[in-house]
Amino acid sequence: MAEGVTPQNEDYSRWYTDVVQMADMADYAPVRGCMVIKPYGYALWENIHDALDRRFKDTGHVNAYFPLFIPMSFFEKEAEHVEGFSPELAVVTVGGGEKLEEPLAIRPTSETIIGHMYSQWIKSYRDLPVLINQWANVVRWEMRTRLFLRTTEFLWQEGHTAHATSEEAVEETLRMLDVYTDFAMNEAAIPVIPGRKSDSEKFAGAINSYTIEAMMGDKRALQSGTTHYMGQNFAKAFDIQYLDQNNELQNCWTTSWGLSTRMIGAIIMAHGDDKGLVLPPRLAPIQVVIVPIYKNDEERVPVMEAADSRFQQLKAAGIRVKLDDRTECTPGFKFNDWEMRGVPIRMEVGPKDVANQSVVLARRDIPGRDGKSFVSWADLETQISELLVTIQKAIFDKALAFREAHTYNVETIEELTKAVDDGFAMAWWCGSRECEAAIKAATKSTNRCIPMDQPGGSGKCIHCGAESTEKAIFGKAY
RNA sequence: CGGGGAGUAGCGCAGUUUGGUAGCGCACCUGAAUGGGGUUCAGGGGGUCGCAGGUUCAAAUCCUGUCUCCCCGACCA
Repeated sequence: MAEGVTPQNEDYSRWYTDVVQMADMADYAPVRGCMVIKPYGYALWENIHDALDRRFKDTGHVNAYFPLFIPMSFFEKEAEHVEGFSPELAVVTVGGGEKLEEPLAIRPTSETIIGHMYSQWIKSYRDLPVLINQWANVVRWEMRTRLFLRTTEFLWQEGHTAHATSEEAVEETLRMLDVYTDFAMNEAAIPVIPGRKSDSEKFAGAINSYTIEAMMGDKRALQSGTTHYMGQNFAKAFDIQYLDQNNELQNCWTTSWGLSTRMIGAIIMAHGDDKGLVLPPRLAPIQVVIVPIYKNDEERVPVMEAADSRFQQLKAAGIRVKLDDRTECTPGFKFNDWEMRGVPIRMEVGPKDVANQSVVLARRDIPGRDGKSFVSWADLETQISELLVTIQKAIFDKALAFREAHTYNVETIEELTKAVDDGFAMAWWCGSRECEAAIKAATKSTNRCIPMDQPGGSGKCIHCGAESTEKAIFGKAY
């Protein structure tokens, strides 16, 4: 733990697990596939939570909470849903020492129980739309787990809405896709591709699923958030019905959408480097860390005084700042320590700086001298605020340039096979399951999505050659 | 779930082949010196070897079972 992480180009997977642990984000729990989210990782999640929650409320949603336990029979009401989720359910069969009459599933997602409640709450067109979100933990018994990316239990938010018309529900589904896109781009600084999932990749029980797909540092794809248009599938299965203006009974149209702690994995892999995390300023638990530098007590007093004043100055300006006053570590140690934790700006305050009434600022995203600047105390909060914005944009641009450099327009299966070894492949696709499956079998890559942003025109399906109007993105995914 | 690897101090490991009662580095504690890129020296604390059972005078070491983690595949947010 004393030295650095495994370099990315040596073993990306190990780099990832090293960073997660050494940056103090999470630790392994004594239960298979479960993790402990440590305070630093949780602080990042809280910022993700706040940034999303704000957006949900701005778009008219409210929060509520539904139970962890769901009667097993609920899963059997929607055919595709039960098929999709049964294999990964954790089920409680004993309570209080007694075998339960009906086993209880621990929620893998809450469409069923929320659908059940909606059927009781919704009576009239005047009750619609219902726009509820919940922040919760869910459990999916996955085969293989990875910290943040796929854990047995994870935290997320799941929005569940019910509408009077198909149009409204579709609109809601796309609106939330926009919300996720906006969040990913502007808060997490991850250039995501919003798109529609193919039939075989969509959510169990949905008519259409949408995703924001991101490219990680190893050029693999990560589905970072999803929204689903359920049509009337769940409304019919759970009797979510209302009386319209003509006193006629109608089924609702429902949606659901979720974004999980996986987003933390996305942030780590989209921006991180061999020195550790690189956090986007808008989400970083600590935006500026102050490292005081002194040789002896004589220097220590004025340096600490100046450092503390800077701390107060930034804090008053609403900047998330930390003063690293540990006496047992050398400055060099602290530099590496905070770089590992991805703090966007390091402020060095030493005797020379005190004499000049200035500080040294070092950017996490630009190593070495190039990322350093000298800033006077006077307008420090302004300079830092601007620098945080600059860094936010810089890491976004860097991630975008990386993705673009590793995205290929391909016209043959051979080209596609080659492309997915080095990123994303964009290809005309006829939309058939057969072609999708064939491509998957031939290239070991999957259809990530059909981007919302289409080039227009038409071309020949990369597999069957049929005239196609949409391009799809293929890649190797997490 | 299939294939491979591994569980010994907080972390990383040696010791296991040839059973004899546990060691190294880092971290931690104390002191001194140091301090603008992972300081140095000295002293010190901490484990009974993933867990359960078995063989034996004796088990980290041999046997059986079990749990967990990592890597690669099939499935998934």
